[in-house]
Amino acid sequence: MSKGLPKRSEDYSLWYNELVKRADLAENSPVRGCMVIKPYGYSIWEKMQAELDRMFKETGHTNAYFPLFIPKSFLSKEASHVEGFAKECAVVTHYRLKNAEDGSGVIVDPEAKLEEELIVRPTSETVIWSTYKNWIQSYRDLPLLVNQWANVVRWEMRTRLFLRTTEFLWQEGHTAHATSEEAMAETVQMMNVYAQFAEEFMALPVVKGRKTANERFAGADDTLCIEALMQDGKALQAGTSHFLGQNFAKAFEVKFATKEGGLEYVWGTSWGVSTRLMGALIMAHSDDHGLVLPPKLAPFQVVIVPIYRGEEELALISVKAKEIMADLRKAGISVKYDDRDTQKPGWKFAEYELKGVPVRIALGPRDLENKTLELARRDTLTKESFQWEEMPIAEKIGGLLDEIQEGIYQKAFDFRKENTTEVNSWEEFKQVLEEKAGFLSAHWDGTPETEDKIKELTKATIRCIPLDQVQEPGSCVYSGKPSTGRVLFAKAY
RNA sequence: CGGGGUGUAGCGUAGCCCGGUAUCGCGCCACAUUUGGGAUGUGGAGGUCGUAGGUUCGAAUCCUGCCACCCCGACCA
Repeated sequence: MSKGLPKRSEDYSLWYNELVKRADLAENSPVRGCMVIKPYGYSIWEKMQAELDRMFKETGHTNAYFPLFIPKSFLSKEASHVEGFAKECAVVTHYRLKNAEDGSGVIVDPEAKLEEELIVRPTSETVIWSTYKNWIQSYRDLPLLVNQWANVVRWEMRTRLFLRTTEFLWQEGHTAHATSEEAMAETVQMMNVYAQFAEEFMALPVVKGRKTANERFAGADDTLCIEALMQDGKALQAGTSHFLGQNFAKAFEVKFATKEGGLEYVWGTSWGVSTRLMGALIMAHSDDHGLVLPPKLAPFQVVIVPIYRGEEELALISVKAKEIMADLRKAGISVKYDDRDTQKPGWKFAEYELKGVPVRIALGPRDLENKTLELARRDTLTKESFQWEEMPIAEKIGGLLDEIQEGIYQKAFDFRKENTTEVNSWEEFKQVLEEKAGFLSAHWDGTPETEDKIKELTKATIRCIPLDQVQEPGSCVYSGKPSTGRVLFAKAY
């Protein structure tokens, strides 16, 4: 039991905040709405980045980097884009400070006002498409498949560590294509990459779907997404992939010469996932003892805690521990040996539970004598005694890590299944949302008006129209008008 | 941005109403004994009381501005 970690059942929100801080993932910074990602948290993000980056490259993308600042005039070139972002932009107006005359420190130098203000990027479509104009002349220049790892700023009213911060880290892919079909195929492909990453590495089951017009990205013709369900029954948008049509090509005059000698606007996509995935990872699996990490993303997968009395005993145990470490590392398993003499074993056990280390090995004099190890699983909190001779240690641990990865995925999957409810009447809709939450699968008449009304009345939004939606006749849960299939509603982060 | 609340040592807090030496626990440092589920004892260090002003002989305490955080709303790809 971790000392004082709030329980999920009592205050989910507080539990989340405390967990993020106590597990050394991140903390609030002196800057409003901005967080410091601590080394332990950042190394999880680095693992995510590494896998995603590999997947992007496997699908033919290359990385590039565009400026942090965007001239104000760029943003307004795509009408719905600027409308969506204008209210949350940080703006640079001056380029110099000077000493205050009263000696009170530095002030903004009024002489140094910028001719044109610069926006700190909330996303990079505009600056990238203005660049693409120069890069694309012919169908031979297409497709253009670029990704950028960057930080962006969105001036949100209320922030929460990882889930919504003023500045956040993300990747944004921006591609240009000769045909609508090809751009749409790219949009679908990247949504699938995100889904695969979420399920395979984060052990997070996701629903692939399409956003309604209301929820669509500002400047997109179509937005695909992956949606995940958190333990408190709220949905979290984990990644989006946008079909931009020719909107940005038209706004920035990006045309290409076709094979047939014509001149046409380019088709675009953009897609992104952010440090919000960290929030999803934390909330999806963790418990009242602390973090539960999927082995594939844990900064280290195994920790060895020696149990000893005195230097001599530690020396003996260390010999065996180092042998185990070498075996594990050879098998590609990351391991930390915590032989600090400053904390007792019980303290370390609790600490690594809080930090979500998937497997813990305790090794003491008793084990040396009996040729055993104590293996503890973080996900189930169960312990077993393992005989050295039973099988090679790396094989045993490797199997355990696979089981844990699979186990926490299955647990999250079962949770989602249990918390996805088909509802068929307005009364039922309200009751289930109130008492059970989770995803509500319901018929919808397809109009933004109904969607808005439901949001206003219940705070639930349409998370997505699932791609595997079954075509079935029905009547809208709110308006009673005809519908052709169910969509997923939920309260969302 | 509107309503409510909170800021006191690294963390959690008492004191504030009724102005006068800043409280306690955890953590930290030293030493000793300890080490198979968050050790014990003894000694010690650590404070611009969020911040800037004001009132006062004197402000953690009263007043004002500002900042940050939490809750509710609005906002939120």
